[in-house]
Amino acid sequence: MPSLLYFIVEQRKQPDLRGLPTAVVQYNAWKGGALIAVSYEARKYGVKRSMRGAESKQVCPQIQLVQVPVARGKADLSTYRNAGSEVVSILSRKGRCERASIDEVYLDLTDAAETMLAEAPPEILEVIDEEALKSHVLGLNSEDGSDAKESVRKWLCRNDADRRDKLLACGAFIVAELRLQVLKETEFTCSAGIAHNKILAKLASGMNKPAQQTVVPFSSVKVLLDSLPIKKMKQLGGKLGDSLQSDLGVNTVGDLLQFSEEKLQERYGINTGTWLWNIARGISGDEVEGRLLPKSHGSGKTFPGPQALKTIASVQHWLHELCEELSERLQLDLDQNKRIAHTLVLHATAYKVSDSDSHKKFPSKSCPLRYGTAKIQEDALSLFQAALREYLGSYTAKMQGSQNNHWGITSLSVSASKIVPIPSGTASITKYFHGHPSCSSTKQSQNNLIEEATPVPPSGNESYSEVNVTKPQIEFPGEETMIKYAETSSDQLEDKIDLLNDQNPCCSSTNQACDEFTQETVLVSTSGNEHCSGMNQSQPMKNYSGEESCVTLSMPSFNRQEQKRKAVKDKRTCSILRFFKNQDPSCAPQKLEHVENTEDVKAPPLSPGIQSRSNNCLDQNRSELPKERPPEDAGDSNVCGSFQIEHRRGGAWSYNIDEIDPSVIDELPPEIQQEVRAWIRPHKRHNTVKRGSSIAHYFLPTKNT
DNA sequence: ATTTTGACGCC
DNA sequence: GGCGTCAA
Repeated sequence: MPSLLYFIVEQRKQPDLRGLPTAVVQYNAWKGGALIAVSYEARKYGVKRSMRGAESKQVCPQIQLVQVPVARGKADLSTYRNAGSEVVSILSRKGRCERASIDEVYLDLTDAAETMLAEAPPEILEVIDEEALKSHVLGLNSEDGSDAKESVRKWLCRNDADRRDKLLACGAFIVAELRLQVLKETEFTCSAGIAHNKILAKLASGMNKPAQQTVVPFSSVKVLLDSLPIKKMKQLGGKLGDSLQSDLGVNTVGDLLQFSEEKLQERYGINTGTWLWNIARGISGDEVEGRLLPKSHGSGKTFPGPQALKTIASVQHWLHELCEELSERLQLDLDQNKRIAHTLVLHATAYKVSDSDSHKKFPSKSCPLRYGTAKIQEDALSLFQAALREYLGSYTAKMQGSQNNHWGITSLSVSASKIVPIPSGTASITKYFHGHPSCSSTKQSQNNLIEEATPVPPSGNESYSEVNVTKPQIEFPGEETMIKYAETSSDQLEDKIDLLNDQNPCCSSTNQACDEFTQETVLVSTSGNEHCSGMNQSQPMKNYSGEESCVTLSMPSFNRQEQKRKAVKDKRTCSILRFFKNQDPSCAPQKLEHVENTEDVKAPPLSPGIQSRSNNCLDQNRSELPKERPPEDAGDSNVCGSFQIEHRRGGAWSYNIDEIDPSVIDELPPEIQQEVRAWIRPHKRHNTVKRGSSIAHYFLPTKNT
């Protein structure tokens, strides 16, 4: 909603706007356009994002309205996307980075924080970063008259602090530096949250805006959540949050603590139930993903009220525009990132002024994506026509070419998904293109190859079910050496590939002890300029505020040294062979050793029999928690079939995956380490077993509607 | 007539 | 694959 990114981009483009009440509007023909970003100055006048341009003029006559660029008759958000990319490229320098939206980023800074703690911990710093001192530290009680910065400095540099908090302090320094880098290189500001997992970091990032950062020490989590309105938590702002309030009387996150995991699962399903139970305790196993690029591209437009499209010709016209934009973006992605999209999806909404089933949803349709603007346009139109026929059902018969009184299209969108990197191993595709005499440009040659290699979907009225059977096949003639694309070697792509290959060692552990798997998460989100905040007198002159990037820095505090130490200590039992072949419980020293810590931490949604580390836990909640999962929860009832490791009691190869010492993984052959880590990472449970089944009844909590 | 994106879960 | 939810 409050995407100040749009605003700060316009402000950078037009520096005269600085300090003035400003809003970014989309279109302006109807009541002055829709506001999609409002500066803090304008907010003071009561200008809200839901207003129309004309309305904002009423409450704030001097407001500056800046228009979103228009291309092909529709809003063109590319400048904002690009601005987001600028920021991502900076924020991704210090750790795993997940682009969560156009203006939000999560970072896992665990490694960087651990390195800093080992090599240059805050307590030995001679000069303390001024920006870090401006951090807000939740729960830090600065008595009256005390200097806020001084108490922050003390907190950041405490050398008797919990290790987890020390990591957070390091995170705060790193994030402060990153935010300064962003400011310096882009002129954008951002705000950030620094905590042990994504959900807490996200929460914190919104607490002090704009252009500030907020740290959530481990010890302040419970206090923070206890009184936090439930709907403030990410994912609970909608219907689920409503249901918690009205059905369970849960108004704060703390209220959730009264409900057992089973009760929550009963009501909301096995995955959501467990997720809620964990969230109540500030626990989240959600990993920072390591993805700098979007997973899909889309282009859409609404046609509200009288603008509704009533002829196939007008639909075709707009599909052409939308597909042209989509195609352009796909080509850019291909050139810059060497990625190919495989599926084209068409969405529309429509009204039908007819009889009975006038409420039927306009179905969405998909088909294999063929590159080339004309092909995308053609396929999108075919998809639309297939969907329209289905929508109209038997009612169809009549006119499809000219005006009709039966239906109107109120929104259209086309999107491209299943985007995958071009195989880069042998880079034969590059060689092929550059070696091909007819190829005048990289772009053209890529295009050719893809077009030739992708099956042509039917263009007529036939069903698309057949189309979907055929998968595009792209062949890569030749093997051997790679020849670089002339100008297109993309840092981002290389980063991505690195990230894909990167294994976070912490992910691999099944160890769930709080002490060992605390995560530190930092959330940076761009925000406010000097005029808005009024809090930081020493703000730099040029600075544009937005909710630019929500940087979550998540840091499992289980450092490698610690892992190694344990590995050595447990040498006797941590050989993989001993572990797998021996049923003696002493094979699971980690579990025994840390039972105190583990008992109260429930895993995020998991496969049966698999427990994962949690990203943090709250000691203070221990007494409220069940002492042990009931045996049936131990998970030998395996609903999730894809797992090869199972808990089989009594078998010669019986073992419980929760008992695997994480350090064991390191002893495996390198080529299978990654696979094993994937097995033991947290997994969602499938909710697919039919309710009526007696098996399901036996193994799964019954859902009371 | 709060637009235009985008991610993800469920079946 | 298609639909629904949630969010920026």
